[in-house]
Amino acid sequence: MDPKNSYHHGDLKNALIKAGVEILAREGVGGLSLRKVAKQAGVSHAAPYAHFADKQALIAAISTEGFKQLHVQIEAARAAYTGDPRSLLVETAWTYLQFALHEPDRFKLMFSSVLEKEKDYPDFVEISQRNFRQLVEVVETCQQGGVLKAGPPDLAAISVWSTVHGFSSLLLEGQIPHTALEKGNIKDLLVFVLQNG
Amino acid sequence: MDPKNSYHHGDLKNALIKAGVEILAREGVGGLSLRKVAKQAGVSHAAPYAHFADKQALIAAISTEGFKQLHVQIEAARAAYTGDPRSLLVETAWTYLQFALHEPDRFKLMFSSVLEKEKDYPDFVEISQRNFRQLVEVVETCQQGGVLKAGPPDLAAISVWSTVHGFSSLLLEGQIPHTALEKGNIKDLLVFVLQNG
DNA sequence: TCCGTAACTTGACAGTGTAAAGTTGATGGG
DNA sequence: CCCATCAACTTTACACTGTCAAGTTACGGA
Repeated sequence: MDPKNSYHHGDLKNALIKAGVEILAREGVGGLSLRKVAKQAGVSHAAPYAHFADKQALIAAISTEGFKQLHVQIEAARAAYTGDPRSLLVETAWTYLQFALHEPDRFKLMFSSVLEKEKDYPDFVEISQRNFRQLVEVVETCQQGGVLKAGPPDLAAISVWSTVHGFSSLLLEGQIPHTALEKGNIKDLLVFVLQNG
Repeated sequence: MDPKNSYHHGDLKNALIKAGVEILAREGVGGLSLRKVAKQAGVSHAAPYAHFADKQALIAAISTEGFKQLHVQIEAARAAYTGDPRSLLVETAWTYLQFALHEPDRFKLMFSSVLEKEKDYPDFVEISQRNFRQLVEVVETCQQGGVLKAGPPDLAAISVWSTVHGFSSLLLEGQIPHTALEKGNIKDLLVFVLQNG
């Protein structure tokens, strides 16, 4: 029963994803190699090929995992701030930004990895779409609460997402000037960025 | 005088950057290797080390080049639309987005490459700051023209930049749902995203 | 003219992704 | 219960990568 003790690892696929996430946190995107992932999972360097077609596929799986977690965290924020659209918008954005700040290299991987994903990684696409739907719902709530102006919810969602994602990305890349960061804490800056436009 | 004919290449540094840009356009970020760059420039695989400390340094140079070109293009838009703040904002953003769409892999490289840049690549930092100052000036013009609400120009610039950069990034990563893209052309969508918030 | 030195080449090495072939061990049919 | 099958894993191999060290070339100044 215990997957750890069985020789045929039992759950190597998930173990590889987990190892990948850890290496990502420890050594960054540049340090993520298939062979290191395999070693950390305690298998030979070619073992991953039993579960992933290639490195891209593993990266897609790690990204997909990340999107799932992000979905859960945003869902929690949603539950906590239902009935308060103003806070809902801010806290959803803040959850997104915190995810980026907490696991910067995974965040980078999630948004700069796979090409031709549409074709090859249906899980990835499905989760992406689910997360976008979640955002659209948040935006609709905000529109009904008068926090966001009326209009096509999907376009409004793209607008909000662009702003929050752009801010997160620029922050991670160190492109936001320190002069701006010194003026207050990051969350305040996020709120400012969010309500401007 | 002709650098091409001299054995000591004469301008290898720039030739390497140019080769890098071409490979980037042809094969993407994943296809960019020091050895390919060297071969395309017609030198041996270790020749780049006479001009760049390592691959990161070459990437930094390619990015810096890109920021310079972006600066020039935005300056052109600025000159063309002075006195029309509404168009100035839109056309500046559109120039940025066009740059991303036209050279997607260089754009990705520019915003997801070097870490610890502050320390190591003063040129990169300087150009980044210059481009940010340029954006702040555009924003100030727009504020004076009543197109953007009053407030600290640097924070307003971060706000606008976040939105445009986020939209560009999400578009390149294929994260913008096709349903939204089918509703109109990309520039219209950009304008919508820009004036929402 | 010659010589120092920067620009380049050659050769080497460890690490990478990935394919092919061999090995192991869980599993279900007789 | 035994054995054949087959997926999960290992081993071996190869081309390619970044980078270093040692050698070679030829430009510019003394």
